[in-house]
Amino acid sequence: MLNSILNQAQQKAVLTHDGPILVIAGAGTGKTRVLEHRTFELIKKGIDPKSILLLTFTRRAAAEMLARAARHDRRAQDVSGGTFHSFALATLQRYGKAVGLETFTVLDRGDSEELIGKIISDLRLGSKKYFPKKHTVLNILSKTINKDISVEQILEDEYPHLYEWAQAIELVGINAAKYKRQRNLLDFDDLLYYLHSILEENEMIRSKIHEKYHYIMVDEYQDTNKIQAKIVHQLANGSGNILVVGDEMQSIYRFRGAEFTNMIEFPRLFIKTQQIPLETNYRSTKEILNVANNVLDQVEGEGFKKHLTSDRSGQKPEYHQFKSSRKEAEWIAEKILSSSRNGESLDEIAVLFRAAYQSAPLEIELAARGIPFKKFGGIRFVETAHVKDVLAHLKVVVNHFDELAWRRILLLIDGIGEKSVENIMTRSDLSELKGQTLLEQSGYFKLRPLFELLMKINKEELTSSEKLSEIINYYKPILRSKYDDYPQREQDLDALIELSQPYEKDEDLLNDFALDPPDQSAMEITTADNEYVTLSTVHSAKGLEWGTVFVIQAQEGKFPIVRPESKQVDIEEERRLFYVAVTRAKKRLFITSSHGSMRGFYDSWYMSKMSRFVEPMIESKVVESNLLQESNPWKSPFSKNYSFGSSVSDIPEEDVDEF
DNA sequence: AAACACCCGATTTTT
DNA sequence: TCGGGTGTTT
Ligand SMILES: Nc1ncnc2c1ncn2[C@@H]1O[C@H](COP(=O)(O)OP(=O)(O)OP(=O)(O)O)[C@@H](O)[C@H]1O
Repeated sequence: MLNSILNQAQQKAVLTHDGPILVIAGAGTGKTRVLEHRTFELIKKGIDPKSILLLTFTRRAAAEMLARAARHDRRAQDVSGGTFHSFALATLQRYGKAVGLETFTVLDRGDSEELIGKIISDLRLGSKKYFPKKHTVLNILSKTINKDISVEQILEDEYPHLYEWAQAIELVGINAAKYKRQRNLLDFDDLLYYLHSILEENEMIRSKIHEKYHYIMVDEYQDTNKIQAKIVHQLANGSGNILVVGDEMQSIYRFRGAEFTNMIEFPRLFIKTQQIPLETNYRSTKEILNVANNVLDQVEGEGFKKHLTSDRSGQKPEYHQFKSSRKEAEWIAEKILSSSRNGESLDEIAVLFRAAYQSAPLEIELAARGIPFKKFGGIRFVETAHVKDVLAHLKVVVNHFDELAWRRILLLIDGIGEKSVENIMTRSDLSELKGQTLLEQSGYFKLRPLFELLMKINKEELTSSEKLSEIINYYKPILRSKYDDYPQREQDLDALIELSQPYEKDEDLLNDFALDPPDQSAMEITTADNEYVTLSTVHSAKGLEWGTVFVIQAQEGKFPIVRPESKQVDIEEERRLFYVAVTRAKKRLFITSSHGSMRGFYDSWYMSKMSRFVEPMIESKVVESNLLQESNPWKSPFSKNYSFGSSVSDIPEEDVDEF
């Protein structure tokens, strides 16, 4: 029976259950199917589903995989699955007491950045010219944890121009760690860090976990980082039954500390590793794989050269250039419309781009034609300011010591700024929400409504959504004075109440929102039942597939993103990203770019060129190309009246790109 | 001194 | 659309 759905290599991976296994799976070679059936086989054999641990890159991926396996056998629903971070959270909630972690709140990226910003200004580093921005500092400190190396080392490798700040940045890190520990706050990196140290230091907990999980599977292993690899090692040291799957060529999270060399390290870490390569692509046509293989050939150095093969054939991928992103968007919208009229399901169509903001023109064109779409990637609903404001009130009730949340809600009140917040923080007892001592002092009467709210919602018997309703009532006037576009935002808040319905405990709601933010905005939630076109960043499209794929904005500088500090390794990652993008397509692939004039002189020059990833495809004729007449930027229709003194208004308006 | 209002500029990717 | 920086108001 397996014969008809799995090839030899896949069957070997599915049927080998003991010992360490490394599955090297090229794009579209059926690794998802392997994980699905291996889970099923294990359960069929009588293995307790709870003793199977499936670690994936997103929670969505885990849920999907288990849902598929559950179609063969319902028990698959009970398999332990999730991301490294959600697994860490669950484990720490269960065993954290032993290491002094009682209840805690998880900080999302925004919260962590805010904290770093606060510490930078406390240390008066903000006033120094050239001190890096808070998000850069956070990135550096985060890599310290994820790659398990020193600040100095990171600076030397990736930010040589910031080397002089090594000690200051280290100090920020130390202070941030102290701050978080005192207030029971954990960020994403802390989750991994604490999990790792518990496994390392606490023998009792380690053996309990070893007893619990006998079969471990890790998906997307090429995008794990050092600390995750160590955790895998620790976990697998129990039963020794560990299977990891990955594809070096699809490693796209280096910026977050991922190291695809983990794939190479794995057989060294686990001596008796069986390696199983999957090489037949079942997803795409030959013509699409020619494009993918062209990208493979572009890779610098040796090692990644193995071509993908398939025996299905179809239409040749196309590359089209446009004079503006608006024209590009119009063309795609029309193309989607006609495909749909020809009977293609919108669910089988995706538009992929490098950065979330690049889909804006297309969103307008799709909306104008009434084509339903859903966008993945970019700023999420729960990361918008107004939703974070509301959630901060709930956080304060859950964890009275969450000073970051206190800060946020206090700053919303008229007449309260940084200094007042500092005063309030030092002068009041946070453990009681009454604010007694404060309210008696003159000047703080403005705080009365806030404390009344907090008292009101600090009750066990209220559900999370009831609490949120109260908060939103209090917050609405603030929202209206703060934002002109408040009607839309009020809708979002109603959606928030909907999203909170399933939760029993406030903590679970808050942690889930941090770890797995719902990624649809309110409007899209209401239309979610029907077919829709997917708009997604390439990162968020990882592991997925569609009949028709458009890869847009393929201009040099945009895809790949090239910045003055970009190194060869960065470009190589961009190239892998492009590879991931084109390998999502099953039948039809369109690559597009727009070459409108940009406002900046420098940009304009860059923008006029096509992506360095596309050029070789034209040369080797693996794409059908439709180029603008004059490809030399200096002679293009827009630059003939372009001189140092000319203004943008010289250019016909419809061809001006505003992005 | 602290809070606020306004303008400018730039814009990766995410657990 | 957002955040940061600067100049103005309380
Ligand atoms: N043995 C097989 N025979 C026929 N089709 C298969 C086989 N294995 C997998 N497929 C199909 O091939 C496609 C790609 O499979 P899958 O999504 O598992 O690939 P993948 O390895 O996860 O790809 P990627 O790494 O690019 O995300 C799917 O549509 C799947 O149904």
